[in-house]
Amino acid sequence: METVRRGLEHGVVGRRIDHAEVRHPRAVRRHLAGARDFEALLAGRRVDAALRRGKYLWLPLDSGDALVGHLGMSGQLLLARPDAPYEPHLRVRLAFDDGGDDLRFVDQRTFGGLAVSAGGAALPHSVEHIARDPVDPAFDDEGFVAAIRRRRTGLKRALLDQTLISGVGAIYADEALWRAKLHWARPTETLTRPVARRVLAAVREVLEEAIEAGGTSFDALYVNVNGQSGYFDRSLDVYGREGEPCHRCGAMIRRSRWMNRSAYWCPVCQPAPRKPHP
DNA sequence: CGCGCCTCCTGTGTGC
DNA sequence: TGCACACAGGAGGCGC
Repeated sequence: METVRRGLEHGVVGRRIDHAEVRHPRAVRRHLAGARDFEALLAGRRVDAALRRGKYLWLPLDSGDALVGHLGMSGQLLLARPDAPYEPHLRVRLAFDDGGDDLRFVDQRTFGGLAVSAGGAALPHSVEHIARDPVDPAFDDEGFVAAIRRRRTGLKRALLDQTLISGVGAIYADEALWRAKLHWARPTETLTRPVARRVLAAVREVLEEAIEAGGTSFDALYVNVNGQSGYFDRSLDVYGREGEPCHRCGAMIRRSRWMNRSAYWCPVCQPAPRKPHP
C-alpha cells in the first residue's frame, strides 16, 4: 500500500478530476449513498494529497472530503492512458481534466472498494478505527506493548487486528514472528515487556524492508500504479515455504491450518507454547 | 466490550 | 479431458 501511495503522490496529487465512472456497484458498496452520489462528489474536485494508514489510503479533496480506498486482496490502483483499453476487472475509472492518465480501480475479487468520506485531510471517518502502523513516526511503542499484553488471544491474531496495530497482514505477520522466534499461537498475556518489544521491532523491520523492496508480489495482482511487481517475495523466510529448509536452522518449515487460513513457522526456531491460545 | 468465527469473491492449481 | 474442490485473504459484522 505504501508503494501504491507513493505512486499516487506522483501521479494524481494536484490534478483535478473531470468525472468518475462506477462500472461495478460492489466496488463502492461502502459508499452508502450509492454510485451516483459517489460520482457526483468527485466530479470537478482537485486531489490535494495521497495519505495512508495501515492498508487504507485516501486522497483528500479540495471539497473537504476524501476519496478513501482499500485494495482488499486483489485490488489495484493503476495509472493508464484514457484511450488504453479497459481492464477486464475495471470497477471505477477517474478521468482528469488535463487529459492525462486515468486513475483506474481494478479488482478481480472485489474485496476492495472506494468511498468518498467526510473528514478530509486529517483522518477520514471511515479510517478512524484503524491504529497507526509501526512505520508511522507517531506510533506509540509503549502504548502498543501495554495493549498487546492486555489481550487474551493468540499472538498472530493480535498482529492481524488492525485496531491494535495496522499494516500487518498474513505474510508480514508470519515473517515477523519468525524473526522474533515466537510461535503464532503464543498467548499474548504471557508476553513480557521485552518480548513484546521484540515482536514490535520485528514487525517494523519487516515492513520497512518490504517498503524498500517495493512491496511483495506473488503474481500479477500485486502491483504498483504502473502495474509493476515488488521484490520482497524473494526475501521471505517462512511464508509459502512449507517443506523447505529454515534459513536459520535448516529445519523444515511447517504450515498449520489456522482460522481457515495458514500459518507458516519453523518448529525449531519457533517452538509451540505449552499452552497455546486456541 | 472482547473475542472468535463466518462470509464476501473469483482465478488458479491439483487430483481423480 | 473435464469436473470438483481447495486455496488465496482483509475486514465488516454478528453471536456469545
